Amino acid sequence: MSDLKRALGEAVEAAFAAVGAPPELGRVTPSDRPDLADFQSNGALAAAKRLGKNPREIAAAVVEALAGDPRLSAVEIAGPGFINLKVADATLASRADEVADDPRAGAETVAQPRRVIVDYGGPNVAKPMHVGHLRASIIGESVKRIYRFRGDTVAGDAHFGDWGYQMGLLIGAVMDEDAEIAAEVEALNAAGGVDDPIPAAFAKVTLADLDRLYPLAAAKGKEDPAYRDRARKLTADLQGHRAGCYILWRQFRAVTQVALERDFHALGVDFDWWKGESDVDQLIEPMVAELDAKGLLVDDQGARIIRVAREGDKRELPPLLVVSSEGSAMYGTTDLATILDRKQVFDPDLVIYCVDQRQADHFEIVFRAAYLAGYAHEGQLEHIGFGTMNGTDGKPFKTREGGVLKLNDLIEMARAKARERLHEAGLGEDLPEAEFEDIAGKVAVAALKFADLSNFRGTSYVFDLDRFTSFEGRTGPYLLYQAVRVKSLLRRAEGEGATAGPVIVAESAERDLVLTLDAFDAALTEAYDKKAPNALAEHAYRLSQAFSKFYAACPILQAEPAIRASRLTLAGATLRQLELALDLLGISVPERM
RNA sequence: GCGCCCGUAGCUCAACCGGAUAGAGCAUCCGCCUUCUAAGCGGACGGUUGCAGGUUCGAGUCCUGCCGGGCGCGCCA
Repeated sequence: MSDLKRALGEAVEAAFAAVGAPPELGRVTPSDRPDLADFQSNGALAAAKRLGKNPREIAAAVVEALAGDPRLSAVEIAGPGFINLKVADATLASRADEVADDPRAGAETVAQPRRVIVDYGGPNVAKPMHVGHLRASIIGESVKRIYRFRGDTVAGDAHFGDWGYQMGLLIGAVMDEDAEIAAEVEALNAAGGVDDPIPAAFAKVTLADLDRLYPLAAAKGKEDPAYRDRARKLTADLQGHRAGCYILWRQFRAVTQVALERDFHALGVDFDWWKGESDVDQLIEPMVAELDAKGLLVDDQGARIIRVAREGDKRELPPLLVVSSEGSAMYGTTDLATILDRKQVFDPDLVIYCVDQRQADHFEIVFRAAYLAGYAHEGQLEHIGFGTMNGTDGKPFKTREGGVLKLNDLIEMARAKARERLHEAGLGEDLPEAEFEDIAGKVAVAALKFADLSNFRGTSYVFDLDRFTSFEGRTGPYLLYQAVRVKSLLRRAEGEGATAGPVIVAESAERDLVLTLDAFDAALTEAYDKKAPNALAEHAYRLSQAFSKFYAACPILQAEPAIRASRLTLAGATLRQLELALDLLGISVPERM
């Protein structure tokens, strides 16, 4: 089963080959001129250039070869040599039946499934997630779902930031604030085991405490060398598994994870792995020894580095700092160890890092080091960067007070706005409280996610909650509305005993809807190849719009039985594909609105 | 200073290895609810694709320079 674009492409490519032109030039694309055709091929122009012939002559020969194809109702040459293809209504109808019968709504799977890790989210222990984590989570989740849906074996890893200097800072800060905890840490350091239960004194530490203490401790560490040195020592104690520090750290990790899970859950984001920096701690020492044995480490300014600059680089890329002048591992060291760990436990064909674009150089350096070390081969590691989320002033998003907005607060703001919009529209008032809340939550998440995913990830975008939560135009709520409208229609049809049947394509709105349904696989493939969910977001919007036009132009339940059956099939296929596309974006649809 | 990304309608964004008349949404204006959810549909208005060159039959797309903006550039992550 193949979409029309591909099926026709094969026919046109064969026709190109028959006239002695390179077949790949016969590529077919949706028409730029829907008034003239459904699909087009521009290959005759390029072929003419290569063969030194007249493009219209080549086009004419191709058209001749395609003339008998029963799937086409018209094949014409236009302009300088465009080949315009119009698909026969019967062909569209059978393609629509095919999509309607397909649980995957017309989407293919990859020919050769791969093992893929998607590294995204990037939450840190002790630091609540803020708006900066929103894009990583939303985009990474969607990429993960898209890869999995296409047939790859995929693991999503939160890659917890749980093992660095900030942990030492916090351990010190918490001990300073609470003498009981300090005493307990000392006692456990002296005579405890890392797997001992968390003592009551530690259990009172909350995320709010950590959140309050961290910025203070970080600032103090910057200006006070003694404070910093102690934090570093505590970091070393933690990394050396001294029981008091380690158990206190377990408490930090536990309270953080509860909050993170709440935030992620509210966003419809879930991970297969909650691996963190601490998980590769044991690997670092042997890894450094191995890198040294391979002759990759160079002593430089008291640190140990790997030079990754290459011939032909446009500028000198800094080296990977493996061991600092103070003997500690840097974040690049951890990242390298993580690559090694993943190779050992999962052996991925591809690792996708969904992290802020600003980290591009860092990943380039780490990847090159990994290639040098033989932990991965060229192209196996890929950083997909994304732009920042800006305020309406065009600058990175801040709260009115100028601070960083917490992700949980952002989600709550979106929920509040969604409730307000629902009330404005007089919707859901007769629904039970719980269902109304569920709908408001789904509307809020759809608004946030669709706004984000409808932009290409590489560019920054302006966060404007009023615009995102609007129910008009190109928004998440609009898409939910369309899907819910189809659900309502299908419920009504069922109640009336109306059943679906073979598709008949007659009206132009029906043609357009079928052509849009057919384009799902192309959108999915593009999203997959480019790691760009916006291609899928675009498709979901187009499908909604095509359905809405169809809905307005073509009565369904009142139509005569054969037409009604056909239109119900189209509605059912639309719903399935739309829900599928939205699910791949991480957006779920309520039953009613 | 060096490097990367970006500059498209008043605003927010698209544009499929270079192709026909650069498309959507918002905003503004005009129509359409005794018919399946009008949170919808139809229509109008709106462009020297930052500027200047170049390659090409053909450039928003490729190359060069300039202007404007964002980001990054070893011991934080």
